Amino acid sequence: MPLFALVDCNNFYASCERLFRPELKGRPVVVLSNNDGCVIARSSEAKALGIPMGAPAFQWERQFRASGVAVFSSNFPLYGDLSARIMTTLEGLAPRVEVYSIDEAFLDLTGVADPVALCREIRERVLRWVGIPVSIGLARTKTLAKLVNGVAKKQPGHGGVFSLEQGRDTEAVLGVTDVGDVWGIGPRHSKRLLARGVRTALDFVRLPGDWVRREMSVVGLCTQLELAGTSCLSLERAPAPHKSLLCSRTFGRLVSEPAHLREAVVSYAVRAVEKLRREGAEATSVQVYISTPRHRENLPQHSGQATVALPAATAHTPTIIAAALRALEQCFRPGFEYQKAGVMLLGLAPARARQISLLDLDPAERRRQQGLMAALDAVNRRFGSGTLRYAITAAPDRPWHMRQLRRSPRYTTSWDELPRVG
DNA sequence: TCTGGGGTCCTAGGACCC
DNA sequence: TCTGGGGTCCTAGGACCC
Repeated sequence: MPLFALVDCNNFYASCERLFRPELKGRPVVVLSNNDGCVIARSSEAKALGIPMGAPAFQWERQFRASGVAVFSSNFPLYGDLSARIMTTLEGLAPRVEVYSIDEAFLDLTGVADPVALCREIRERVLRWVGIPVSIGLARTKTLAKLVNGVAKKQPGHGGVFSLEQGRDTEAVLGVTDVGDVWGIGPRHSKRLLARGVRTALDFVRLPGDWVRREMSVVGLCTQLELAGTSCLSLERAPAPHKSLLCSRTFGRLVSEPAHLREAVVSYAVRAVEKLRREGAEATSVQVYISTPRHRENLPQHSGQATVALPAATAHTPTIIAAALRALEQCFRPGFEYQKAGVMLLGLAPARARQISLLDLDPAERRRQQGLMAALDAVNRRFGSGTLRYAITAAPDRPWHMRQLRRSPRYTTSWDELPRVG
């Protein structure tokens, strides 16, 4: 019988911010998305104030001030670093670990003699070594482990660990879980299920399988089986290589100048190719999309998207920039105020196993390009990203630049911003 | 009156996740 | 004034081939 644990950090980004500011203990903390747009993480005190996930920050400013909420811009280098420390800690304690997201990991505890005791130890050690509180759910399938992780989190009596295997009544737990809270059942399906009178996870398990298969595809069927205790999802120890890779941003202010739009697209393309090379991969096509604001009906709306195929797989930044600019030209329409742009690299494949193309560069030129990119990456790794950059992206004070007024210091990833003691 | 069958590949759209 | 960013998978339909 398989046994899975899901380790999930509590209010991860908010906990990270609090870690270096002990005076925030007990105070409500929220973390905002890029551009300080909306709330993407809340401490338990902030949740208790009724601040919802995704709340637009500007609508809540007054409440933030009135209730003494500590507000932070997002600081992903900090969160990524703390996440890596947590995952390393888990790997030291559990036999098989799947890093599922920045703040979650599945463990395969099949055959472990006392899994609950191990989970308690894991929880304690992560808290002591890294300082971030986690909750752990234990069950026969990933979907059930995820579900009871919610129980571990919401009911403090369990001390942060809840096991469905300790003679618990599975039906009782499913019966008090909203169908929309099940992992794999999103807002669309949950609305349709509610319309059929399916309110809880238990109602969902009891639906005829062929209906689920027809209406929710094999994905829905897998969720149903997993809730019933049949494991369909296994532990994925090595992350699958990416098939696509995206860099997109909402602009600090609206952009109508084509030249500014080009700068933004180039800078996103540069970042995307950097990620591509870090993965040791190459792309075969480049997609660009641009759009006007979604939430303002009084402005003329336009969103466009275009894909340009590359003659051969590459991770050469200038080649990708040229393709991205061509794609931008294809989807740009003048006379609109744009709010967002993105560059997606598609058809990713490892650089060392590449398809030979008739349109390939001659090998000497290809080596020259690879050498140039390697040198560029080495300099930026050594002296900080952006040390060597493309002139077109470097202009100061552009409307597309991100707003981040409340970023915390990069305590763990920047020498200049280390916390001071004493 | 009557218009094959089967396979592959690509794309767009929809759904989900954190 | 002001609403994030980065992914995956499934399905249906069309193009194309023999």
